[in-house]
Amino acid sequence: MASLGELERAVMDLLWAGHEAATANTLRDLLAQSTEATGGAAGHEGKELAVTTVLTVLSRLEKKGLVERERGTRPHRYQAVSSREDHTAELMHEVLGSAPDREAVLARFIGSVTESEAETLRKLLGHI
Amino acid sequence: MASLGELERAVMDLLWAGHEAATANTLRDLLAQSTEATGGAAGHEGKELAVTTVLTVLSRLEKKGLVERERGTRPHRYQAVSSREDHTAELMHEVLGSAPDREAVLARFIGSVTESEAETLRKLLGHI
DNA sequence: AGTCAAGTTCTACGGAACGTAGAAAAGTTG
DNA sequence: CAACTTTTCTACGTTCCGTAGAACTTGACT
Repeated sequence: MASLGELERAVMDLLWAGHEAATANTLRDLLAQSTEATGGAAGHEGKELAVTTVLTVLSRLEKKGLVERERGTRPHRYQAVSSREDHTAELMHEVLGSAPDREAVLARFIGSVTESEAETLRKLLGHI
Repeated sequence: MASLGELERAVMDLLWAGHEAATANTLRDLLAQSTEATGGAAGHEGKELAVTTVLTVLSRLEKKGLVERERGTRPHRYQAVSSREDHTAELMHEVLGSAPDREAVLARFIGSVTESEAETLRKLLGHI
């Protein structure tokens, strides 16, 4: 139950954008951001979505454990449970986890990483 | 279009099992293996699937680019396009690739790897 | 050559996930 | 209370996947 649809991902992107800032977004915030011409690398933007559409998606994301909703405040506030980086790293572990030969997979994985990333990894591994 | 269903994965497991041996399997081979009491860690085994079911799955896997089929020989022969390890590593790259901050993801990823795997990684990174 | 059995293709149905959203209920504000 | 906003409920269409029957193709055997 890890994969996201296109719209779900778009919404997560919005939430992730404000994750550091501990900015819990209201629905209105999200709609505003999504309509905003952000310079537009996004891809899903451009359409005017119905309010309920976004709410439905938020509910589904909540059920999946990716979004937390503050039900206390009146316009509810939504936020990503974990940062995009944490979530992605977790996903990578999920993918890796299902393999019988983890080390062989890692070997191939490392084989196609950029040099700068390899450097980062060396540094990180040193500290363990 | 990367995710597999339960049966699709089971079939891939069979194909991957013989990938090294360059053994291109016929449908019959696969059915035999799937029914075989392999010691049974599998999970999907036990049911008697219709022949056409497996064929359908093979076709879908072919469309997804995971399986190659030799149409020349009469009982067609099926084989995984890449090894399980390669495929998994590729998946990991796909997951990682979608992140804006790859290095941050890697940092978190490394943070939760077993010590023996960390050791493996150090070795691999040294050789680059 | 004619029949039989195995292999393959086509078509299809039911269930789940997802995009999408209307109708209605609940709550807020003036 | 009336008007507006937010949330909940329900639902429909599409695509993916498990599952498989019907029918066509082809090699084998008599």
